[in-house]
Amino acid sequence: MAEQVNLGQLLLRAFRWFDESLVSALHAAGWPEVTRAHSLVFAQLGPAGTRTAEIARRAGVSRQAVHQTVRELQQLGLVELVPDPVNRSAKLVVATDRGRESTRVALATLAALEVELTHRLGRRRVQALREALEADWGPIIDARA
Amino acid sequence: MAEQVNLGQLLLRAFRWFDESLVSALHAAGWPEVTRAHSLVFAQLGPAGTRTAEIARRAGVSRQAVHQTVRELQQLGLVELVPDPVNRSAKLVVATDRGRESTRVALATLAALEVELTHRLGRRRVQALREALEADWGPIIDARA
DNA sequence: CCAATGTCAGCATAACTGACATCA
DNA sequence: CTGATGTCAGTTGTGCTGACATTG
Repeated sequence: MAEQVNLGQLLLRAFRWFDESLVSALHAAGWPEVTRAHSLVFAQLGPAGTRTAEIARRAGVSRQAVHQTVRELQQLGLVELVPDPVNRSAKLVVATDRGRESTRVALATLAALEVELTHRLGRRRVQALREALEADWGPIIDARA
Repeated sequence: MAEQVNLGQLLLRAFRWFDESLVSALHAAGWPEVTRAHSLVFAQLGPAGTRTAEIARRAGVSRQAVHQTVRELQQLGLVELVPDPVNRSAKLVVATDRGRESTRVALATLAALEVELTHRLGRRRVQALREALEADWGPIIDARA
């Protein structure tokens, strides 16, 4: 019996390792209000701004969920909503200076975490991990089909 | 620039692939009430029963969170609570016959998902993924230290 | 008329902290 | 007395669906 722990559980454990380390580091760096959901939005933000619906599609969550998170980020002064010049019914979510600064800290932290993980696991394993995760896993297996 | 997507996001995406496929398959197999949290409890259940507090430690969540999930599973008839023979203040969570059957289906589904993933990504990548995830990542990096 | 977008409201899930009684 | 356990209560974070107005 080679398999005692399933891959899903292993993936969840690994995600939590990253997520908790990131939040801990951001809090220590003076960004106490940043949460997990916020980073999902920032990760999809283009330099010229991105629509709520587009963020939702890329992040794989509903328009409404993104809307709520964006509203929080707006109240924190991390993003602004500007009218889309090509479509009056749409708005673009753009990062403020503070928002860009928090993103910079988050990205630096994530890079540092990957370096630390490389120290712990070895370069070969981390590269193999990234390579497997970046591959195209294809659609969710939907048993209703 | 080799890094555009951070490892944390990749891990979350991979976890969701497994989780959503599993829930979809269980629903299709006639287990509509099974949720993500339930599998966290079952994954920690020993054959002779396990205490709530022990499940919580192994799953990395609070005693209270496990307590609530166990209560739901009890109402669904998937687990029972029996007094711990060696400690009158403790109880053991044990799976019922129905609980064991649902676990069997879940494990078979997870194995099938891993096989399907191997078809899509190749044996080498999936083995490397499992190997990296099974390694000891060490403690969360706590910036408050 | 139809599709996309943003928004409001209500709800479900899954975690948390605090508090307390029981028992080894 | 201390520590571990189970439990009750309240709260928070994050997502969902439904419904609706506006715009293209």
